[in-house]
Amino acid sequence: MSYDECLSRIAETGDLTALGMSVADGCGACSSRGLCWSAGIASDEKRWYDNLKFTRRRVKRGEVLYHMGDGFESIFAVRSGFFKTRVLLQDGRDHVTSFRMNGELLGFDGIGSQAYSCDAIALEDSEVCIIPYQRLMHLAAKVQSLGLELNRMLSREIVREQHLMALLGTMQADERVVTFLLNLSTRFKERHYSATRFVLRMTREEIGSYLGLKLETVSRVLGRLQAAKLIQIEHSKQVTLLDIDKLNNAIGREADAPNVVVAMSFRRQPIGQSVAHA
Amino acid sequence: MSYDECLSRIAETGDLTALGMSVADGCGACSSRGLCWSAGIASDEKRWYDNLKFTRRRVKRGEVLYHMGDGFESIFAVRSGFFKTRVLLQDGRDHVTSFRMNGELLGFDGIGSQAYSCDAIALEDSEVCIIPYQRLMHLAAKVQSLGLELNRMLSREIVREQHLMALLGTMQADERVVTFLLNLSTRFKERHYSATRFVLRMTREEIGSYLGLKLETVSRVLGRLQAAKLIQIEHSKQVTLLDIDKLNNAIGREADAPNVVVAMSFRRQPIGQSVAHA
DNA sequence: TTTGACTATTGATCTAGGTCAAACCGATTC
DNA sequence: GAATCGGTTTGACCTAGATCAATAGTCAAA
Repeated sequence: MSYDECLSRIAETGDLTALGMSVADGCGACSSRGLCWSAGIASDEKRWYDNLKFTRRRVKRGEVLYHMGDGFESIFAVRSGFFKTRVLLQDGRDHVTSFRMNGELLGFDGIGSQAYSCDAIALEDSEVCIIPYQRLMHLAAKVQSLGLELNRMLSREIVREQHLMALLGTMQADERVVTFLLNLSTRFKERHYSATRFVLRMTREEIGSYLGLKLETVSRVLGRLQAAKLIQIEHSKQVTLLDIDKLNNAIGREADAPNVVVAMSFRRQPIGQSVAHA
Repeated sequence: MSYDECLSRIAETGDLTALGMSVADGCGACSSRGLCWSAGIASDEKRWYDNLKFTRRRVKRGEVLYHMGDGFESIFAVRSGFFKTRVLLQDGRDHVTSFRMNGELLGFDGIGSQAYSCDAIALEDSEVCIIPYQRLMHLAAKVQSLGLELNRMLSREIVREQHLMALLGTMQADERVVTFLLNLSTRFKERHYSATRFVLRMTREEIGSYLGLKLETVSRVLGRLQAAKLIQIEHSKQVTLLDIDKLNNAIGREADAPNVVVAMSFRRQPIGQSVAHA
């Protein structure tokens, strides 16, 4: 069978084992099913998606999935666990650019220059699917909707970062932290976890770096939110959102706003006050 | 001729007129040639690229190329002029997310949700090439390297925004402004304009919004840089970089100059590091 | 050439959040 | 249990940059 015939057959059957990829369960049986990219794949082509299989990699807490500067070969889908990405500044400063959970993708930053432009680090023991980019693009050449979906995902990442830039450029500390908590809440909800009670896998310092604040400021804001009975924190990590509507109000957002990373409107009063008559 | 046959022929000949696109000169004769995307196109496929033709649109200073929320149909290549993009926050605040010049692309943010997520506004009389996304993707299905190049461009935009986030999250006002000026300088140089003398098309307020600063702060930093003889400003808009090496030094970037430790009279604290952005 | 609308500069003051430092807490390890 | 350790909280203080306000430059239209 020629290489091209092989590719055609893969596109038909969705069997990637011919490309040297094999692993216990395919995407069809994955617990992240529907989160990674199935949503964007045209339904008439879903069958190939359902049978996709990728090799996996376990990454222990604190371990690096990829380093800035490493040659780009693959993107990764988080199967379980929790990651942060960060850009390193050569004088030691760094900046956290994202937190990734179950079903979210990592490594898009490497496509453009064939080298990753940031570090990806596991915040707890995790597992990822390895998606070799070359092979993905070979397949995309056969399966129209796959290429389209990849573009959509890249574009959505651009939009996510735009919102984050707006947060970093214009929002107050309180607004940033509330936005962050609500964003986590939304993402947990999408994964059928509790939207109101979850564990913060990252440290105060990492939250601060992500939000452009110092760890002490993050701690103080969380303290204030707790004092205002908007949230509750146990053992530093276990968060309960006591009133999501009021939290949304506190940043001037409608309660059921679409899944954007940060809210698109804000209120300027201190959290406690604006909530008193909300 | 069937639609598919038609597409094949287009991919072969590079003649997009069959798709309803026609205009005076094609990409092959464009003054932005080599800036848009030719760099990433595999050389053996360049012939089709050389004959690409797109319809164009003139956008007057202050006019909006596309609005946040507008249905997504096309991406745009700036042929001449200058644009800003901004995300709007519904309480009136906004944040400038990019400035685009000659040969740079606009509209990637619309792919993911089929609606633009920001406004694109001309800062001077400008002209863009309209690149219909549907047709682009039809073509990409035939021309492998086009799809790959599009991915690279999207990825590079992600990286650009990551750097900007790091700037917004970690850098001091002085560093932000110097980084901004050096970035403009680099891009002008790429376009064979002067790297040391150029016009700021945007207002202090727009610079401030982009950098997460207030316009007064931008003005003061520029004043300090001028007092330190690092730059010169005439008529508010005309900037001359008097010493690019020292400016690079001021943000801790390795210019090719030796380790001249510049006593930064315009600034009291040691200065950080380099972040490239666009 | 004057007028008016922007835009930019500059000074005086204020404050959100940074910095520094001490204490605390929970989880390990000895 | 005591000691250690990484992370967190909290208080006291400070400063970079915001805010407020007055002045001045730029440019296009009348």
